[in-house]
Order: sequence, then C-alpha cells, then structure tokens
Amino acid sequence: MARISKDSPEDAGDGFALSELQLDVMRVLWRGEASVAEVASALADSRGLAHTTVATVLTRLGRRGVVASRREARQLFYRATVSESQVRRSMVGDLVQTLFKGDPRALLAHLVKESDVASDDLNQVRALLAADPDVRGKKP
Amino acid sequence: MARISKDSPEDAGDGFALSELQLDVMRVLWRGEASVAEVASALADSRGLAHTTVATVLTRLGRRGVVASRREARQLFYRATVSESQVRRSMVGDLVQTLFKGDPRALLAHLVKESDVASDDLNQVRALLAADPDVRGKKP
DNA sequence: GCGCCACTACTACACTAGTAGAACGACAGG
DNA sequence: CCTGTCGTTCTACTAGTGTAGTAGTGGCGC
Repeated sequence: MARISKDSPEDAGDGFALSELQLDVMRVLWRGEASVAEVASALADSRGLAHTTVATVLTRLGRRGVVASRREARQLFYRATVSESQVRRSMVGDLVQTLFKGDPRALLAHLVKESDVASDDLNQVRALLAADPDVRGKKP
Repeated sequence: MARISKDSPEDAGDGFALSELQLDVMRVLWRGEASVAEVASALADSRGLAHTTVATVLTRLGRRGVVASRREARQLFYRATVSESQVRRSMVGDLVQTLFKGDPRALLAHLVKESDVASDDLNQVRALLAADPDVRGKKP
C-alpha cells in the first residue's frame, strides 16, 4: 500500500477503519472545518449527543491522527486530515481483504449475485466512468 | 441504540458484523463442524493462539448466536449457524450503508474508480454470473 | 485407587468505542 | 471585582474484543 504523508501525529499506518459515529463526525468535517459545537449541532438530528460526547470523539480522532485541531479563542476547530476517498479505500480494502480473500472481483460478484446491484447497473457505471474519467475524488 | 442485546442465543438481531479473528474461526466452521482443538489447530499457522483463546472466542460467538455447540463426551463440537453468504451480505450491507449511503452502486463505482477492478472485469463478472451463478473465480 | 491429562468454564487484563457528568479555566455583564 | 456561562479536559462507566491463565472435572493408565 502506498504511504502518503508520514508526518502526522501518530500515523496509524493506513488503518482508517472508522466506526459509524466516527464517520458521521468525519462527514461533517469533510464539508469543512468545524468547531465542536458545530459538529454537535450538525449531528443533533440523527443522534442526540451531548456536547461533551462529541468533544470526546473528536479528541480521540485527533489522537488517531485523522483530524487536526486549531485553537481560536477558547474554541477548537477541527478539520479532517484524511479524505473521504482515503477512508473509503481503506475500509473497502479491509472488507475485501477479510471477506473476499483480497479479490475485489469477488466483492463485485457478490454485489451482483445478491441483487444489491442489478446487472444493468454495471453498464451504467461503466458509462459513467467512460463519460467522465475524472469522477474519482470529486464530490458534488 | 435500539440494539439491546439480551442474552438469548435466538436473538442475534441479524447484525452479523464479525471481526477478523471471528471470521477466521467461522471460516473453519464453514468447512464443517469442529472441536475447539480442531479450530485451534486449523488456525495454528496464521495465528499462534492459545487453546483457551479459541475456546473463549467460540463461547462468545455462541453467545451471539452465530455458532452452536454439541457436546460429545467432554468435548464441544461447534458448527456455524449462519452461512458465509449471510455474513457477507450483512457485512457488505453494513459497509454500503455507512460508507455509501446505502447505495450499492456507489460501492461498485468505487471499486472501478479505485482501480481495484478493471473495467473489463465488469464484463467478465457478468459473463461469469450468466454462466454459473456459483462460481467465484480467481482468473489467471 | 489415584494421579495425570485433556477439556471446558470462569476470571482477568488491556484496549477501543460510545456516552456523558464533573472539574476547571477564561471571559463578560453587572 | 465577582460570578455565571461556555468550552475544554478529565474521569468514568458500559460493552465488546483479543488474549490467556487458572480452576474444576471426568476419564485413562498403571
């Protein structure tokens, strides 16, 4: 696996396995820097978390090196230090590894077999990629 | 939060999220019923686990309802109560849910985008599935 | 008959995640 | 200047996982 920036606090060695809550938090940060309060209120609907809970989660994510913080007055502003793509790559990779013996084609086959994806979708995806080879990483 | 696991083995709430070690164990059981010692020795190469560690893992898997045991003399023989497919479905489903907002096509796109899978493989997979719904090929 | 061996069951400890209250420090209004 | 409020940090509790030691127990060899 390619190792990119090596100067993060901890550098958890490419292991970007994040839990659901952690991902929810990251998703907020992927929209841009945010204070604890902002993250908390962004998640207020989906999860009624105490402010301190969010703070704890962010602190722990910081310890793992996936977010960084900046202090402004008394507040901390957090930003993600890993991209959504990186996390996706890492987590999908893990799944493929553990569940499909490292063969992504097996996952692909699974998706089709389990009717998660209609066979037609294969064409759609292919068309998508053919049309815009630059979709990688870009998010509307 | 609606996930209060009571300890009836029947329950299991169909959340088949298994860790890597747990999967390794399950993989042994998916080959057929096995005693603790058999599981342990099957995993001896990959992981040098103490016999008791394997026993603990199996007990816990039993508590979660994904394996069942049968007693013969002093020994326990374990067998999986969920299939590999079920687990795969569940875990892939979880991943799709948390990472791709529930859209399996997004995962599909990811696989292709990240060059985990060549575009050509799409055709191959489709052909594969058309030919024999049960193949899981590592192609040359 | 008795000790040893093979197993299981119980207990334990470290670590992570989810969750949140308590304590503490700084600033602003009175 | 004092105090209430806000935000951070500390501490804590629950639960699951990885890992394994120890204790209990029944059968076998001699």
